[in-house]
Amino acid sequence: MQNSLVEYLSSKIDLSENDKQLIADAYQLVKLKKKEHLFEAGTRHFVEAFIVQGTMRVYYVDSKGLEHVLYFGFKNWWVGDMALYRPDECGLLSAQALEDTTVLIIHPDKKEELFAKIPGLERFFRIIIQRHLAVLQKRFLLTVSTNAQERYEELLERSPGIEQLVPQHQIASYLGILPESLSRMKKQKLDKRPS
Amino acid sequence: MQNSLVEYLSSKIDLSENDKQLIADAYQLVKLKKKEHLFEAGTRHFVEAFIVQGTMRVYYVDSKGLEHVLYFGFKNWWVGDMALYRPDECGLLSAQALEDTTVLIIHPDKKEELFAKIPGLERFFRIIIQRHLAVLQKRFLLTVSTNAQERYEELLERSPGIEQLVPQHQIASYLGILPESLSRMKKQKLDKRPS
DNA sequence: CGAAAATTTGACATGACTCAACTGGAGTGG
DNA sequence: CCACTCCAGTTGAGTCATGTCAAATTTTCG
Repeated sequence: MQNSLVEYLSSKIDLSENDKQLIADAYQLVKLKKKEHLFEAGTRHFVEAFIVQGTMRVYYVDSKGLEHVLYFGFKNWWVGDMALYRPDECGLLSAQALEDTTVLIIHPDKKEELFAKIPGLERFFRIIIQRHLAVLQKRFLLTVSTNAQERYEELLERSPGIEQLVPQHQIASYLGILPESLSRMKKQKLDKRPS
Repeated sequence: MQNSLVEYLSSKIDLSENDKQLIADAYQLVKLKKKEHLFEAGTRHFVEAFIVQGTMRVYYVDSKGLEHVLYFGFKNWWVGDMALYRPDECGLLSAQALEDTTVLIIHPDKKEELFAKIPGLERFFRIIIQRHLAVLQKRFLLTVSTNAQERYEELLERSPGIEQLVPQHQIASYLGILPESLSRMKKQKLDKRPS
């Protein structure tokens, strides 16, 4: 269903019927089983995927082998290693489906073709990059200025329902703490709330 | 001296003599005394400055009033709040000169004019944004995956001589620790190195 | 049902913070 | 050019958030 991407883009920029057809033809549907990877660190993956249905995590594996979730991707979000600028670069990030997930992807060359035909699109993707930068900057500043408890509360506020979509140890990884610590934090919170 | 900017840009993209003149005319020289601010959080500052001479710090003040250095700016670097996308947004960041510093700035409208006249320039600035994203992403991943000691060593390796340019408590702030902690770390390192 | 994975709980360790005192060097004004 | 002040940096003792390791329990899923 490339339709959901076309709908999403239509709500952001003006598209003629012809534009819509071009976009629908250029993108390719990929179905990922739970735990399957869309891309992995160390490989050339110039992938920018639109999530039609499902949930993903984008994460980094450090030199000690520990995983750190950089962000989650939900329905109608983009996932990718936005830090890559050339199609032949190897990235540091991996992306894995947290449930059966359907995404739309495009070949870099094809994307260039689309840009040439639909100028508004290039502008839009530039804004997406900048929004990623803004989000990452906020995330970084929050991380260095608050403790895990505060970050947890901020996350719940910003993404209500996330606990139904993402297992707890992945949330812990996103918060930068161990699953044990998150478990204890939640318990403390409950103890403080004698209804 | 807009020359240093023109030289810098010439080394990155093709510029005709006319282009160079346009750029030199569009940018404006600003001299900052030590401790003076180029922009401050909460104000509309769509500033992207090129450092001709000197050193700056870009930092965030959290809700408890503590400062956190996001990055330093040295000669021939760009400083700004790259997360801003509209000229009328208020930013979270502030930028201060760590010594007497000279920068070149441009009005957003004038920048648009330049982009219209020199298409290669727009492409270049897009790459700058993306490079900022890449740098920030690495910084974030390093921050969540290593301790202060490792981050300190990484910094010294990546920016040799930084200790001559930036006072120690600012380096501590960049590393996400208190000055006392950095002082102790350095002592430990010395104690371990009986020449 | 049974194995594997996720979560919880406990006891203990540790890196970094807090607060406070002290030292030394840089800048300022007389 | 000295005396004074101020700020950066150092050092110390005690605390706290989070990590570590290990075991028990619950949930998930084939």
